[in-house]
Amino acid sequence: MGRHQSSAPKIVWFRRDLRLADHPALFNAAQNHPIIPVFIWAPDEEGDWPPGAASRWWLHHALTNLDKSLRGLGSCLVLRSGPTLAALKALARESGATAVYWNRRYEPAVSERDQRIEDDLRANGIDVESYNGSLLYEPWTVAKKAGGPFQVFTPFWKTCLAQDPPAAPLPAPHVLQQPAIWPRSEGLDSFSLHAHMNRAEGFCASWNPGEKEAQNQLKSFVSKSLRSYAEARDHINGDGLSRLSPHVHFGEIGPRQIWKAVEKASRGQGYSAAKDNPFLRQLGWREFSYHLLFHFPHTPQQPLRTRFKAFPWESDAAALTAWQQGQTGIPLVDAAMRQLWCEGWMPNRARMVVASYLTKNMLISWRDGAAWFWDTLVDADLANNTLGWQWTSGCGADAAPYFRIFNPINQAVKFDPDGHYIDRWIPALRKLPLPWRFKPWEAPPQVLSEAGVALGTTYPEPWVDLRFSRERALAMYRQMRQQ
DNA sequence: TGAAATGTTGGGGCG
DNA sequence: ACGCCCCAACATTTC
Repeated sequence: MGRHQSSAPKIVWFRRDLRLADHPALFNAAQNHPIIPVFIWAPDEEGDWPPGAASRWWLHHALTNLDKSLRGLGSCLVLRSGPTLAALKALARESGATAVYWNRRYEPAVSERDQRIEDDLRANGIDVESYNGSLLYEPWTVAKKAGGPFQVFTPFWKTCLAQDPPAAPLPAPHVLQQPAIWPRSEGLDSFSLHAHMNRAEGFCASWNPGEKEAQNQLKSFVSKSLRSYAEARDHINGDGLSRLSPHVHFGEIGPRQIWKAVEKASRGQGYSAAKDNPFLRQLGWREFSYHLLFHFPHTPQQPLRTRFKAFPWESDAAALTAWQQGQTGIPLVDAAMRQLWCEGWMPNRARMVVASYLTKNMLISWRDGAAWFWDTLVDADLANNTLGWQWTSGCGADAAPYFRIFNPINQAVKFDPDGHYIDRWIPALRKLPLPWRFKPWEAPPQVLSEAGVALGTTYPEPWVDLRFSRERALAMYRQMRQQ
């Protein structure tokens, strides 16, 4: 196996796969060929969903990191701005590359664009190869027996698990051959991913983007928390969660690597790792969300259940702002929304609670919630975000029934029993003793004053009465159902 | 991957 | 000892 220094280089186009290990496009392109790793910043090619502010912050650091790792292998990351097709053609022209390799993406606007790029490159004599780097089961490989895509999670996941298990992850290349001519790279700062980002302090304290940290996170989660995940995953203030979501979104770690790590750790634990593992089941929900987004490409803007198209959502800008800023007067909701602002993340349990509050208690459209999450979450992911919001508001596949409305007080009692989560994010309520910290508006006046709480001043009154708004939502949803 | 209303049961206090 | 009431603790039903 000699090194064919004379052979033409191949372009490896990095997208949502900012890693070196288990990267099929990189692995295959680098077999006996010089490669040119490339990232192209073209946010306006992502339809209605260019990366939000939190995502851009992450991306900035992820790209810095990927470049560093590539340099460790004698290569580097070439950065360019879009339009993507023009950039790829220019890179090929400048470097003499004869092929472009990438791992597939599945968002409707992006996969259409990718198809156009592929057709055009081929027509211009440039070879294109694409691979599956991001999913365990690509959307077109799973279907109901009678044909057609799944719309219910459990049979979907069952069908996936009945297939051959995912392939073993690929190793990272040990060394990368350099091309004879390196195309010039733009500076990362020219993308302005950081511009106007005023939350960087909290983000830096919470996250370390990059492949290495993703691996560390996975290892430590598997060794410390995997065993207790089934219970811990609902404990809103615990440290039993994997916090892998942004790493997975940007492809700093792939699902095959996670699968393998979980399987290895569960071996000899007395149950079949994949089928019954609650953590892999969460990965299954991610697979399901990509399945749905692929087969129902309109769902980021339109409810899957058409009945919901005419639902009369409130357009109450002040209520939406209160929710966004963590000023609803409901401690659990406000704590979660403040964590979201500060860290760009919140636990899944908290996401369900705040989403239920927005769409059912406030009757504000799931699309307004999805848009806010899109801009503020470091793990904002079109498939997961769409499924999550449609699921909670009841208009999606396998959705929560319309009458399932979370009571944020009960949720706090169950999943933050010590009130530590509320403590952490709402300092104004710290001195309020326990049952009242979940529902300060019911606390006796003397208890409030002793705790230094002045409702309406140091902490808001509830935006809506929980019981009233619950009944209102039930009535409206029921009415829609009958029409 | 609910919550609240309603129904049932069983133990203890009490006349 | 017995019936009655109260009420927690569950279970079931309904939205």
